[in-house]
Amino acid sequence: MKTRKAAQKRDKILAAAAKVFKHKGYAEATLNDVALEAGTFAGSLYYYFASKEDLVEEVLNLGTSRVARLVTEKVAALPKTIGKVELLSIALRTHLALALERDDFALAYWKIIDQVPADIRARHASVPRAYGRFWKRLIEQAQAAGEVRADLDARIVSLMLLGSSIYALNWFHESGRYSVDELADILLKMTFEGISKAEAADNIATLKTAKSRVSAPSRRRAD
Amino acid sequence: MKTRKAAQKRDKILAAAAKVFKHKGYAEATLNDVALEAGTFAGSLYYYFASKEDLVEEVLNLGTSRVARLVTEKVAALPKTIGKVELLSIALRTHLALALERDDFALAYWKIIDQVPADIRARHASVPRAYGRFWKRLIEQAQAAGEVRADLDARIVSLMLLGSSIYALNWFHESGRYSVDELADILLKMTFEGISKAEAADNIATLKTAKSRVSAPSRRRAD
DNA sequence: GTCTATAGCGTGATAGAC
DNA sequence: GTCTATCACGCTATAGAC
Repeated sequence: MKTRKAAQKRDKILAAAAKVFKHKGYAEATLNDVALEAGTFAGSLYYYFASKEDLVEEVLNLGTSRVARLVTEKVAALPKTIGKVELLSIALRTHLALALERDDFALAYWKIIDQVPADIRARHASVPRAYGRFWKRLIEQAQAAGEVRADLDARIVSLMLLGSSIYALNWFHESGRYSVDELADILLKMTFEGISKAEAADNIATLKTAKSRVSAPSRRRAD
Repeated sequence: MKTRKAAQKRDKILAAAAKVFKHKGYAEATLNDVALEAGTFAGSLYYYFASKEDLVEEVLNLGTSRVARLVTEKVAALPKTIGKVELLSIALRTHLALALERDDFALAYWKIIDQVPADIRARHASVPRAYGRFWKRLIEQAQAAGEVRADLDARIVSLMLLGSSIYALNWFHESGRYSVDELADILLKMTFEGISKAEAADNIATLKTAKSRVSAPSRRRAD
């Protein structure tokens, strides 16, 4: 009895914390805010969590592990015979869909991960790191299969891809023009095919010229 | 006399604030931290700034206006005859170089922009918005010139590109394998040419199949 | 113009009633 | 197990010495 109901309330507090952290950030969110959102009182939280730091740590864990787990499982469940490019596409689409579905825990994660005390962040780093390696491996395997060009560093490519998705959290809500799925279409086309017009592909030779034109950035501060 | 020296100290305080905000965030950074870094005392700051909010607002402005101004100027100074793709390349390379040069003000901006009170963020939004429009216009012009494919939404493309660059702030320091310029090379190749191996380009047809395989994301929370 | 003392407030956390 | 009262602390901001 006791454990069952207590666990429910614990979950309720965690959900409330995610919601509050999501739009106030870590420092600005008070335990009173969380308690009100959860329908209880600040002092009562201490029966379920030892400290604010413990609470936020659990929110962080829920925020990352879910996306990482679901994407990983999805990929693992695909038939072995599937093409590597198709596999990458599915993974990217799944990731984007999960990242943008506006889950309080995932959103809270991106809002506060850079705000929590350094030791918490360090202790929590393993999940995102493993997820990053998972993406790097997907790219490497596609390269090994000869389906993705091998002259680009797999780690950089994976980080650029994830970066685009993550930043989308900041602007996606502004525009009702595209669904998550349409957004994924654009990102996939852009990623695999590039943005150059095919006929103008020889223009790419000019990239080298472009490079030489950039001088070292001025160190002068804005005045 | 008075104004000259006072202005110098003001600048010193701003630089100190950028440095402190950069690695403590907004709420966690105290005026005492800033004062110590600037070689003065917390109370003294109030001779130069009316409040902590005023101080952070000026740091934010310095953080964005510099990158936006330098990239915009660089592009404006290019010969009119230059190809649109080359122009885009130069802009992207300049942006990346500035964003990653680890200027305290720019880094502080990305660290704290999501932490400051909403009214400050709203008041400060004009510079980033104008910069976003600038990028969208670059893409649109390249599309109009027939150098970039026109079937991708210019706004989305520009946001994806900026997203990759911004996220690079989070991981670029970890790896000494590439210089900023080499990173820009990879991003440019990826962006313009795509990551598919040319010979495997017909695999792109499978993207449609990939799409249909993704079921709606489960709403179940991690347990 | 710059520093010191301190007011005033809100926070995380605790102790103990019930 | 849950709520209430309260402590101790650190913060922004101010007032006034010099």
